[in-house]
Amino acid sequence: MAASIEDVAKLAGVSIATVSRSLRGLPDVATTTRDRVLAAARELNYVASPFAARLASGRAATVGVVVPFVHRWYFAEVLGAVESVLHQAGYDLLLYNLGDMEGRQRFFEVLPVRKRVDAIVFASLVLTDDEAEVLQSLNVPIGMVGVDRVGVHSTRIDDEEGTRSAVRHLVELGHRRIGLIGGDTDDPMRFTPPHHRRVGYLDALREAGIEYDPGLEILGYFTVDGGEVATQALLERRPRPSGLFAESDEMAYGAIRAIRRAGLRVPEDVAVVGFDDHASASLLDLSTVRQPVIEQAEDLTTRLLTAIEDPDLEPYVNVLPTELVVRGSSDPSRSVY
Amino acid sequence: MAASIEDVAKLAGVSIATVSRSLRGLPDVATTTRDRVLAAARELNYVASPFAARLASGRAATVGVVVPFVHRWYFAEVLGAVESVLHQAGYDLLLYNLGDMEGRQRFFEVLPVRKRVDAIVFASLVLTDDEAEVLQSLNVPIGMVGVDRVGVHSTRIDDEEGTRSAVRHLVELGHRRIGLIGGDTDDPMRFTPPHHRRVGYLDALREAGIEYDPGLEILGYFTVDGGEVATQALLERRPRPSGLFAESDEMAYGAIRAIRRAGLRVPEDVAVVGFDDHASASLLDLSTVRQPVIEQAEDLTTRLLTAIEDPDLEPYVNVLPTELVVRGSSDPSRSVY
DNA sequence: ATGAAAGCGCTAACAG
DNA sequence: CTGTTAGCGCTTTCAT
Repeated sequence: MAASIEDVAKLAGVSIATVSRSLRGLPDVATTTRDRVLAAARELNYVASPFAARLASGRAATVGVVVPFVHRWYFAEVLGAVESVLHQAGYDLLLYNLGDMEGRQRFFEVLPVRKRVDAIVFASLVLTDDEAEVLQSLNVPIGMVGVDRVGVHSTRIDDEEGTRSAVRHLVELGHRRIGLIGGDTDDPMRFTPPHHRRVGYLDALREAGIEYDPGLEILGYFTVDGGEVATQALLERRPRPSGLFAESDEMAYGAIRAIRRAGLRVPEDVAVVGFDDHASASLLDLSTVRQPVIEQAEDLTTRLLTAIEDPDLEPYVNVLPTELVVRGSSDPSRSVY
Repeated sequence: MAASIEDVAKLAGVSIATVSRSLRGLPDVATTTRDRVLAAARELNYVASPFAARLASGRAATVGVVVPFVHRWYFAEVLGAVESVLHQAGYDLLLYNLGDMEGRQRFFEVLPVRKRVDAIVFASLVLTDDEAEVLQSLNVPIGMVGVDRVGVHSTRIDDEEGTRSAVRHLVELGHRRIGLIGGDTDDPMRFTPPHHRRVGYLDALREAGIEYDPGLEILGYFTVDGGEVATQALLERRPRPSGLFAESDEMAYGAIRAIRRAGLRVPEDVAVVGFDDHASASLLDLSTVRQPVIEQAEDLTTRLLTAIEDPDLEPYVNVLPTELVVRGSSDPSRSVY
């Protein structure tokens, strides 16, 4: 059986209270006593039982992390960054992968985080009012990366500005017929990037004095296949768009495939720009808007940890910058193939 | 403050023991009593404090999941599948992302899972004897997906056979000069697929009566760039290889890029086959060997959970089948572009 | 600076 | 079938 605090106390010749104090680095312990305790603990290979400690202290020393899909690039990146910050700070990380709407519903019904976390991080999830209300009842600080909401801590990017930079880039390359391949603005998971990125697109067109043509805008699934299907339709338009902005890199991949399958070239016939700087964007030589995913996650998590210590810390939004990355899918002079 | 078991007991007019029994579905509770308790619990929105329950019962109801890198496709898939099985079974999931050698070392030194998990899942990590020994001292069942080791539960694929099917495919297409783009067989994280896949490659050549040419084998990093660099070197060989087997899809992506950058065509000049059926393999029209990642993870996790209940369950290895997926990178007749 | 003792909120005998 | 009670292994006053 593993050693308990009593074993350590006996071996060190002190009370369990002193052991507790010594091991946690609390003041009011004589240095020599502390050393003796530490030695005893090491000898017995002792660690405090987290459950006992949490029961007694009321601190869970644990943060719940909720993602829609672990296997998607963005969320996996967020998860990695959050994990790193949490463990470095001595917190445990309980993972919740919603998976689908059913899983999401179950999460908010069952509320498996109850009585077991000091805070919760949501990765790019827009909560309904009902969901938010349920969470408030937990009385722990809530953090969101990628989106914001009043009353919760959040770190995100400026999707509108990022999109404007992408569309401006196409304009500068001389394009006037610029299509938008967008995500469903009212999908069940309620991702907001589609909404903001669409606004940025419209904005940039206006800025360039280009009239908005509804025929050049197609909404669909935020996936490779979704991008491909949307693009097939867009390529039917006359005059054909010469530039395409896709709201995600994955949709942009689908767009490229559709363009090539139509016997056209990227970027000579149709230039494509995506969003995210997904890991494989450079692979596919895709121009895109890079967003600092890891920095967002780290920033939010760090702030959330301080909010645990100081519940009075007012929630606020931190906005991090994006960066346009020009590659061969938009700029012929950069094409690598 | 959240309700405690005592609040429920009072409201239901029973003892806390009866509340505990009712809520956990234990026998020996009158149906009417149970109903009354359940009603009271619901009314108070009560859930048992996991820490108190764990301290009292000795069961952590938690499984630790250790991955080298959450953000890599394979591990993210594993994580998602493990999460699903665990939560369905009422277990919590504590995530540990090693990140690098330093993180790995810290994990085995600190052993943050001590006293907090009932079992541990390792995703495709080959333990050193020292690491394994340390883990044994935890006295909890250990499971590994993707690799096996005596004394632990595991589910994996047959990397050798998978590779043989890939190389056989190239042989059937008429290729005789088949290169191998492999992973470092002694990298610090000690992944074993490189070793097994290399054996399968040599095996398939022998089987086809093709003499092994060391000049057609290059080992490097298990990444896109690693595959690209390796392939550049391979393309210098004369006569040039006409077929390439890459030990991972990512390396295969790099290979394709190198081939195209050299002004050659895939598959007409050089055919390429990868391994994994990574999410973007179909995107890049890459022929590959599909391995059932999710099934491996689910199978292992399920078994591990039964091992928690029944510590006498003998560990064994379960091997799941792979499947060759032929696409345009090897078979010109299937090319989609 | 240290120790005694009262919980923290449950589970698990044991009794009845 | 139900209640009593003794822990589980800590943290945290409160004394000294």
